[in-house]
Amino acid sequence: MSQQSNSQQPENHELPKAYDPSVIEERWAEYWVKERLFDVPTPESTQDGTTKFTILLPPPNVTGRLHMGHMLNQTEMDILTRWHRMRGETALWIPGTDHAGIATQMMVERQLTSEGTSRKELGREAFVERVWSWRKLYGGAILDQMKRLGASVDWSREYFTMDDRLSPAVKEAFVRLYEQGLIYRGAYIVNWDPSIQTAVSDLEVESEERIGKLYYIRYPLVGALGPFDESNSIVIATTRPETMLGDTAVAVNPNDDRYKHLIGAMLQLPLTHREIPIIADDWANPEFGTGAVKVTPAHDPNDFAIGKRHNLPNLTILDETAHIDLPGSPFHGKDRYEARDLIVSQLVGIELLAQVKDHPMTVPVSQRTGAVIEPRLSMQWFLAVNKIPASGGKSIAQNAIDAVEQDGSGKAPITFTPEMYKKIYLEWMNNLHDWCISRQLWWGHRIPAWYCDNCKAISVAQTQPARCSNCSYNGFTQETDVLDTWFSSGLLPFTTLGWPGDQRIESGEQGVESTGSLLPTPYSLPPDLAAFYPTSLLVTGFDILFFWVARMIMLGCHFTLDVPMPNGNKRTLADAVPFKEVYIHGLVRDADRQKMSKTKGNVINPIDIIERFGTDAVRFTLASMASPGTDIAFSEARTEGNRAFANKIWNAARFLFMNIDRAKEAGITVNLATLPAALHPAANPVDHTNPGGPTNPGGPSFAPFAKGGVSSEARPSSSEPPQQPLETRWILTRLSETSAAVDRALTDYRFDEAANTIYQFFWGELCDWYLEIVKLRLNFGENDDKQATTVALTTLVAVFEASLRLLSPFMPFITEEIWHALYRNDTPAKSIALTRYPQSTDFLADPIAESAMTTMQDLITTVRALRKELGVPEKESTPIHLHANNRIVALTDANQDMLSRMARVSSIEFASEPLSGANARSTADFDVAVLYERQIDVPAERERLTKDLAKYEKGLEAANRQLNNEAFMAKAPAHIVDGLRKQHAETETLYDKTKAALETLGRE
RNA sequence: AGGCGCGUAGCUCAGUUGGUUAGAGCGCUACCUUGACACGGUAGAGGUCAGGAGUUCGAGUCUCCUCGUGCCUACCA
Repeated sequence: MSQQSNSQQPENHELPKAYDPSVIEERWAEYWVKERLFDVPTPESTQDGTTKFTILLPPPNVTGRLHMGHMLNQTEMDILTRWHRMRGETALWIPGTDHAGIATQMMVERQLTSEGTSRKELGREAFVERVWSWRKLYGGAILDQMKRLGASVDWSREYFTMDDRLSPAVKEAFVRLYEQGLIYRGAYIVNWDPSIQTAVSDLEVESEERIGKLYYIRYPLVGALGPFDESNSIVIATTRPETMLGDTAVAVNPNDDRYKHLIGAMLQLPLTHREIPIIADDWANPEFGTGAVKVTPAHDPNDFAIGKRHNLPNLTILDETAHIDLPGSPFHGKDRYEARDLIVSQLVGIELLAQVKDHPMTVPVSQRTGAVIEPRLSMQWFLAVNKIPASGGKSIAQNAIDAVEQDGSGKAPITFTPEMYKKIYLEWMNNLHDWCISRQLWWGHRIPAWYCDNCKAISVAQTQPARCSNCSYNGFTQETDVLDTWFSSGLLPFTTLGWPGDQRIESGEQGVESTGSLLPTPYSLPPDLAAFYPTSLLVTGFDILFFWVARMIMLGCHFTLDVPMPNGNKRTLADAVPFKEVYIHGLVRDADRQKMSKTKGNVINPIDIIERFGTDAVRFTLASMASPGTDIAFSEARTEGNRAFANKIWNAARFLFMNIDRAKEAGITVNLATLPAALHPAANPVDHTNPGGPTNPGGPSFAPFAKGGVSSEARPSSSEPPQQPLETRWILTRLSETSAAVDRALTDYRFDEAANTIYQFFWGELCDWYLEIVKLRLNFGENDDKQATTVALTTLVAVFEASLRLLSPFMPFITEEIWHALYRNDTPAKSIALTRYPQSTDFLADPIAESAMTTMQDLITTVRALRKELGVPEKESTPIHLHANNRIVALTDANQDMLSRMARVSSIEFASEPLSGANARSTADFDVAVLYERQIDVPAERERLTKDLAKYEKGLEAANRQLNNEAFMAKAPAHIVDGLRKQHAETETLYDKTKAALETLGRE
């Protein structure tokens, strides 16, 4: 296979001395997009044998700019997608943007205002045209930012919620729901945003705590003359006096003795010429205010309900912009607050304002515009989520509830992580109200309903009908309302995959009623839907759990339950759910745990942070702090630390390349094709093209990794592979264990554990130990053993290369850069992202080597500490004495070179007697003394030993307490008791040794 | 008014069904410019796990209470 020209790669191994993300990241971001590396073709067959990992990007608003929340969300999705892809799965990540009705319309309207014109001046058609051209110019900004993050999405499948593919699907969904009797139109009280003049759903309303006023207003009985008191008037309490103009009754509780005698009487509504009745209704709470409540059915949802119960007229007194709409009245045309002041002052004038009190209250506010919501009676379209379809099937809501409850097998079709969100979801689902889906906007999916110009009958269909089914007239006017943006986003998991397909039913087609299905027969399943639905996972924030996640579950279950499975079988709920798992992440807050907000001025722009620290460092920071269920306090200090980590990786690579180059000069070349064998010399050649690895030889291949296979000269000639040095056997074991731990962590969405595990491995083990020790084996002199150097260098490169692959989902840029530099122009794949993810079985694990290495590390660390205490100059080597068992003596003897290099030991003398004294230290395994003349700081040493002694004493006491406790011995499991015994013995040894050391110190 | 979280080192956070002497990063102290790396190395200091009671052989982990703190849901005029 011919590789890309890679003109951007340097010809040699020279990496710049300092790591500078800005020069590498944009280059690779472009490369990934340009080479279409993450595009997934629609499989020829759903039986292509690969596991599918499908994930839908929560579409950012087309008006949006990338914020830290997006970055966290996308980093997590990218890590998972890259991980699944490298494990050999078909990983499909679908990107797109949302048309965002209100936000986009507002933005363009603001533009028009600044140009001195307006939406209404332009007219609907021209305005919509204008929004489209805005979108064409700026709508891609957020996706461009996403490219900068390295998101490995399939750009060939990019969607827009109003594009030509999705719009017909949205209409189709609406038509079907209408035909199923689940969408209805009616006049109800809705949340009205007077600023942008549309209805919004309950979810789009936030409540704000405010100190308002409670006005007590006296309504006189009809015919009564002042002065007024309890006998000839009634006092009501209200926070909104202006709405009294729309009152059509006053309600009292039927059991309220104060007012029983007044029920049925008529009141003269002040400031108007209207008379209204006093009615009895349970809703009136005798405890609140005066116990009498004014009833304004057209401007309050509770009052609307009362009005219905008592057949009261609905009197609308406010227009769409919340101005009084009562032609002829002195208040006509006044803004609601202006009217309130005016009405209050007039009531004072006629002495009907009894009292005004401060009153803490919650005010409903529009989430988008911040305007105070006006409950308003208006004609709207609703989705009846709780309604049981006539066919006898389940309601939309019930399907959505079943989808997350456990089925017979004990596993729910959809699982939530963290689990807690399932409860929150269910609580909401169980208290669902009908969803107001119409918006009085111009930007959005226009509702596919037509009103006959003759008889006003409604037709709902994809396209305008030819004739009215009621009166056969051929003139229609289309509904002017558009759909709630969330209606179309709620369909995305299947509309992006091709639902409903080419074939569509005609309204009223035969067979519909009989099967309960709205699909035509035969139905040709769209190939993407067959291959990728249901998707695997949804990653999102809590804030859109109800807005989006719940709606997708409802609509996904509803619309795909009658879509046959690829094999023709009937689909069950488990296959109708839009995704199998939901992972909810936290909020990204600032370093002080404050919510980021424009008003606080603490918003962190991801692009700024990326420019300062590099995408890889920011990604790694977010991942390493992303513990499920908790918010992230974004820390610059930590990002700095992770940039340092990237720099560390960079320099480790430079070390590697320096040695490869030196080796080349000495006539040694590393055969890169033999790397897999270096990682697992005992096994058959590891085929990197096989994601299943040695344990799964039947697995599919997906990347040309080991092009040449393992060359014969790399294989050990004898049947026994030569014993590798201790540090090699150890690092391979650690690599194996690290790979297993990372896989485990990612399976559980423990991004923090995965990131920290890799960090610890790469820095704390690979760099701090392996790289330092391996320097001993890299000898390029005339008389040095070239074969040994070749093996060591090949192993080093193999371990490092595997580590890069392990790290690459987290830090895709730097790993890509170094990986390409390593192979120069001959990479085995177009990207490290297309290679195999390291699996624990890829590496020869050797537990004996691991524990031996731990002993060596203990010894080295102890000697280093002693040297420091004794004041040995860094560069000076010193002899040591060692007292230990035979195993450790043999181990130390065999690894003298390691000891010499890592702890500057000039020679070792093995002592048969225990060692103590100021220049000695003990662990449970050994005593070691450093021979050095200089006197140590006796008081400091005594203090340290005394502290240690106290610690051991405490440990012994605790252990003894348990070991002498019969109940513990009887009930505790064996491994706990054994562990405690062992620990007790070790502590006892340490205690004795420390005590001896203290005594020796006392004599000196 | 209901519901859900959180409180662990100076700071930001891990701590998986209760199990041996509670971890990380940053910061701090001391020494080291050693041929990958000062965005570095080495060795250290630092915690009565908010407080109290209980269950248990055993509690940071489970239960209850108190204090502090954050969020969500709700039609109280």
